[in-house]
Amino acid sequence: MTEETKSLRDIRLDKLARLRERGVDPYPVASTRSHVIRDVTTAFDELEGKEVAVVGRVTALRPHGRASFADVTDATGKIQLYFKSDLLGERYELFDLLDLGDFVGAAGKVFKTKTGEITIAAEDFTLLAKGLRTPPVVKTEKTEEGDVTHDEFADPEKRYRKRYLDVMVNPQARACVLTHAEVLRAARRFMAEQGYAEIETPILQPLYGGANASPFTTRHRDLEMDLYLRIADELYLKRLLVAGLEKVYEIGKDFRNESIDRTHYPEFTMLEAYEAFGDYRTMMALTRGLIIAAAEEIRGTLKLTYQGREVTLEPPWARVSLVATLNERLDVDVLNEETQTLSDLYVLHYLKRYDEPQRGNTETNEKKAREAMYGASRAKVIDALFDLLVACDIWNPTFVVDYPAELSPLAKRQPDNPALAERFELYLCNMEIANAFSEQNDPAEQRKALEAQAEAGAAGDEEAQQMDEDFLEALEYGMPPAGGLGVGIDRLAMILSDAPSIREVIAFPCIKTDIERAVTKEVALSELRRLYIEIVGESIDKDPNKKYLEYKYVPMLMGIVVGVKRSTAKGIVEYDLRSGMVNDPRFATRKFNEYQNKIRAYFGDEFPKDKLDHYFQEFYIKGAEDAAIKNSLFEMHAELIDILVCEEKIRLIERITVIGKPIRAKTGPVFGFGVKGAWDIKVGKVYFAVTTQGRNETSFRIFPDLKYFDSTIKSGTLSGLIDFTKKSEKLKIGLPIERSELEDKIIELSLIYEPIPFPEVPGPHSLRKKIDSIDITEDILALL
RNA sequence: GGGCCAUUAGCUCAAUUGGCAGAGCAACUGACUCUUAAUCAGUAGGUUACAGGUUCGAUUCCUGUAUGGCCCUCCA
Repeated sequence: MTEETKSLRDIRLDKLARLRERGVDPYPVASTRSHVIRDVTTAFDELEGKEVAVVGRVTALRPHGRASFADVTDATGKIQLYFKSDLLGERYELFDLLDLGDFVGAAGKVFKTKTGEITIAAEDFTLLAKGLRTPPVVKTEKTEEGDVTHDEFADPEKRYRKRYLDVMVNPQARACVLTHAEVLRAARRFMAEQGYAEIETPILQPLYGGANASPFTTRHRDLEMDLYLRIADELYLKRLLVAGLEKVYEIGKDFRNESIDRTHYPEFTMLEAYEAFGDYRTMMALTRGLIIAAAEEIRGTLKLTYQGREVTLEPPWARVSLVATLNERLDVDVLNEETQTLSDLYVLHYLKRYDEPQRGNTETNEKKAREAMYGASRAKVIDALFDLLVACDIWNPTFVVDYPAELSPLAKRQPDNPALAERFELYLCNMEIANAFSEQNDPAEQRKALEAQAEAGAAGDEEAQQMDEDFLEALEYGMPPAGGLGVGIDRLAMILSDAPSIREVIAFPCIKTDIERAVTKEVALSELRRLYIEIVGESIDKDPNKKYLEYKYVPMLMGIVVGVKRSTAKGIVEYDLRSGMVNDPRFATRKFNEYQNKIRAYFGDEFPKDKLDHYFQEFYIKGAEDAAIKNSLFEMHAELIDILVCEEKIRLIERITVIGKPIRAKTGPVFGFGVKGAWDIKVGKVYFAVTTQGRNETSFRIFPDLKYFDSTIKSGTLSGLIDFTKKSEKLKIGLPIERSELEDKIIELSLIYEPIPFPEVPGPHSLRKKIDSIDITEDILALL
């Protein structure tokens, strides 16, 4: 929190206290409202001169001595209040204690001002909720050319981070969130009218299926099993068709562990519907009916504008054949052409489309395009070609049919062309909105298709579908022929609210949290020793009103732990070298000689003596100057050794970052630090140990994904291991600490990086058990 | 995974070839009984995201990091 917001908030806290002194309850339980604001403005002719009571938030204040104006806004609209000392008497003084953002209730007669503004002359007004923070001030100027907005709350990061402010002050943001709700309502109403039953199927699933995507995984503690967050509802809804239900649907969140962009979000809302005795043509009619019903209900028209471009939903909707369109565009027979030729065509057209350097079309991207295509199956290349050449230019609603069967393992094949699936995707405004099949109900065919997926998975396709024996068994009891449909609700909401990004229609889009936003410092290769941060305490610096948290590094290194410093906020210093305590400088000097020998033993005589001397001089002298703080010659020695060993041993590591300064937290008194390595490590492992002592608990987390290490310890050491055998990872460790707790905290963090391959890739569960049994001390000693 | 851009007061934005970090709104004090981006006078508000480098001197130039945005890739 900055000083600025503090003082603004303090001013408001003062006002709060003054209100209480006057006997005003700033947070009363009840409020009186006779009209919502829109009803007052629309029915002005009837209400003029009559008394009304409205409630809302103060969105503008215009004081004029002993008569003042305020704008009050509720969910329906905005109205002006007129406060006049003649009418209010003593209560007029309370106007001075009002701030932007407060909720108030006001009662009085409706009238029009000289300038024609519909206004309520307050004869009574009540504070309903005092705001302690100033909302962003956005003003709208009425001009001849229309309204001009000033000081718009527009920074995308701030908008997403504080979405409640965004929705508070930006009408467009509010509209997007509400449109999403209206789409849900319209969809439910429409599906109910069609006779569909809304079912809730599991979100936590032992196997994921129904789409090709990477899942999120989680763990059920008591069952001791890994579970997946669903990527689709499909396989469970189809089981209900087996059960004899005929029209089922579900609206729910699906989760796909993939990147975020304008049209993709890892947690998104999907409507899936299955109708027994239907097929994908049935689903076409259903899709069109659903979307038209939603548009008519929400927008009242089928002629829309999306991102400045007109789009019409009026039937008939176009239908294009994927294969035929490509054949025509490319002048080949895609289903029989050599895959290599198709790949070449892809790269050719890719370069054609993205030939401007501004669009990030670098040589590497070209290479990647080539590599991706040259390894891919014909079906995938066909699909990529279609996306590149056709799909991304479709604007008005268009059903795309004739998908390669290979891309649709859960769909039936076309009877007269088994290479193609009974499937469509609906494209609208360059987006894929819906996907539907005639569902595969032949257990043998389904098994074959899933086996092919399993093979692809085994060959490294991370998005291949899993073999679901239970689903196949269910199919063997007989599933009626059926049509199935999936509709992206968020994307539909985008189009209906003219939102440029899917995140606009999601109420609270994900954004990195504060603890991970800790101020960071990069440590150069030569500074790798500094991997341990000590909180020294608060200091007063120049300005007595400002406090800074002081911290300093304790010598550590990657590869070998030289010494671990233990220190409290009071400044007690001692060293534990795993070989005894050191607190005597003379002893430290002796220790240094020992380490010197050790270095020579380690590196042989190749290690240049002048380099050693240089480091020694530099750090000795620096250390002497800085002695009052560092208070230990030995520390210099430790740093020296760190450098010597690090530079030689840690060549594999490109760089490492230490996170260590107090967060400039705007949300609360949190201190965080962590260590983050941006290492290009393909194999290897990192040991870590965190020790805390103190009265209060310390919650402790390792980022990004190592949930097994997310725990709370009161006192003691938690150690573990992170392996980098699967892929290069970033390591972050965060310790959120309340500022008030700093005084009694002792925290140590040790890290050792060992760049050797892991013998096996243990599953998450076995990894956890392994970690429990690790004795980190032995590993440290082994390295020494 | 890659490219480009951005980050300065609570909000929106300035700052000349590298030379004292500024304005409007919001806040505070004062004036004002029909204003509406109210107005007028004054006051206060900054580790220029973070770290390092170059320089007599860095918001400005260089390097790195963080966060965010757009695009490519991926997400069939």
